[in-house]
Amino acid sequence: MASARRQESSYQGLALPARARLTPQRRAVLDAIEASSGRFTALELFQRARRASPQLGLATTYRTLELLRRTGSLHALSGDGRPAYVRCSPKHHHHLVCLSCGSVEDTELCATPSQRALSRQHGFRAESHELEIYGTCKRCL
Amino acid sequence: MASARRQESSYQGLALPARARLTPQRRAVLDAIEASSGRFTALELFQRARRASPQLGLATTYRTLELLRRTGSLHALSGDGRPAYVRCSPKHHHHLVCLSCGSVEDTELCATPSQRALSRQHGFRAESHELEIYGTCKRCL
DNA sequence: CTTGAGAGTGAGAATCATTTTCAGTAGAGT
DNA sequence: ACTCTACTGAAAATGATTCTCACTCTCAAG
Repeated sequence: MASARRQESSYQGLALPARARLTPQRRAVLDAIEASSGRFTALELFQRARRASPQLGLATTYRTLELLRRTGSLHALSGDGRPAYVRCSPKHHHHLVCLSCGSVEDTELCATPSQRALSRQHGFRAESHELEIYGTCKRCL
Repeated sequence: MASARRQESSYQGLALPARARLTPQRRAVLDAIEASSGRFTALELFQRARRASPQLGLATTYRTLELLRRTGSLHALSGDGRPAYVRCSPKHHHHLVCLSCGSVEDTELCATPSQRALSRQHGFRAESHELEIYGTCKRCL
């Protein structure tokens, strides 16, 4: 069989866009994400990845984060003012943010106002939505 | 009757915290918000407010935005990467963000996964939530 | 092999939004 | 008048992120 058009590549369960190469630097960043739990900042990730790949640059870390964000493997949080990232599944999902420990968990639970109500009350046509639920996680309860 | 403990002061429908003075500079910022529609950045607001109060400083604009945010008269948006503010009512509400013109509208329509489901599936106790709905507004349709 | 195109790179400069610092001002309560 | 304290503008500082640049790497074609 002839090889098909190039697809997304995947490593550590994280997807890179088609045509993007899995270089040693990116591998280091992806490993660092794999080793992280919950939310992390770009700088934390950079410092961690740099242990495995000491010549790694901060710009490359940001470039890699952006690639992952585009494939939906990563979500950028900014609700609380402090920027951070969390790994997430590319499927439709929302976030449970723990106010006590700051951890973020994905949930497939979902609810939105009906299109009917949006249309009638606002003349608005919805295409997508994001929901963040704040509270206390299992571990902190 | 003796005067009660000092309350929130309000101007242009925007509330300042108790103990905060309504100075000419703040009044200029509040007027500028009143004259704005939809979302605006801190810098845009500063420039507009400065027309009425030319000696106004940028720091004061930020300080005023922060006060309003604390009373719930203002909401800081950051979902799309670009920081911006929208005026909003202190009541519980969510946002309809138009992908075409960028306008933001409040809605009282609301829906979330049930506490029962959150608890059963994640052991999570919800306290609050934020919902942003993206789509097309009445004017752009 | 060359070679050429384009993706990828690190370092550091540049940008952008925001916050802090500081020395001085303005008002409300005495 | 006096004294708190909130408030102020200007400028410096900060923090996160993006951009620029000159260079390298990979890979497929000749």
